[in-house]
Amino acid sequence: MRSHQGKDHTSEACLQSIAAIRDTLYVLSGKWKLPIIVALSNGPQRFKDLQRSLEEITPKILSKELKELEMNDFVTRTVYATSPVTVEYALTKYSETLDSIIEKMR
Amino acid sequence: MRSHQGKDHTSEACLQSIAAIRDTLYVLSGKWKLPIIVALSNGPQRFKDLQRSLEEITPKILSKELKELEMNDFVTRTVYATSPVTVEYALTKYSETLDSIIEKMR
DNA sequence: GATACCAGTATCCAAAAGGATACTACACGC
DNA sequence: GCGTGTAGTATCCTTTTGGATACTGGTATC
Repeated sequence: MRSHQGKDHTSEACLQSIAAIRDTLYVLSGKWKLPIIVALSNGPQRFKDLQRSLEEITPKILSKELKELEMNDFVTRTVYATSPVTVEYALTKYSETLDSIIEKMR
Repeated sequence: MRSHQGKDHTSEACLQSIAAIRDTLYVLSGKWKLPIIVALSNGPQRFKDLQRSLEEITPKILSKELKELEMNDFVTRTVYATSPVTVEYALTKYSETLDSIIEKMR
């Protein structure tokens, strides 16, 4: 194979590209993923804090979205054994790869 | 966004950013929008050609997606008064703004 | 006149996404 | 033991999305 840049339109290369793009899209799509990422971009937050930042999100959905973001390595979940246990969610370093994409979209 | 931490977070600016991002996401999301754009990136195609390129897409869905892409100024629809009328779909110049985003995702 | 191609539309249906509401389980203060 | 706060889960429901199947109306071909 030749260079992977630009318009090397072998069908395998194309299919791979589409798969990669679809993966990225999958992570960003949905009503809440981006707002969550934005909310966390100001620093780590706990579950209840996020719920308050994103008014109107129900705990069930917040929970689901956070799990997915965690599985995709965009956020970390840390449990602290404080008085009432607190759980902190934070963006990972890997999530910074989204920044340039998000900036382009703006 | 993360680049201007702390100070620059007027809520209006943030909301605008999110709106812009959501619009972009809206255009790209869904199962077929990207494949259609990729298919058209090799040159204009007619309805039936697209249907064959994107095996398994039903005409109803292809029709709907094309309408949305047209409304968002990413494709043009041109009707030719040939023997059996042919309709050609092509990417617009504006759609090139997606290229850098798509490349980033890859 | 039957068949086939083109560009769709119409009707009905299944799966996925999103959400409202209520609940659990634990700890603290009073 | 009652109310408050934490981090969720469970159940049910609505909306959105995607799709299967069949059909229309036009032209051309056999």
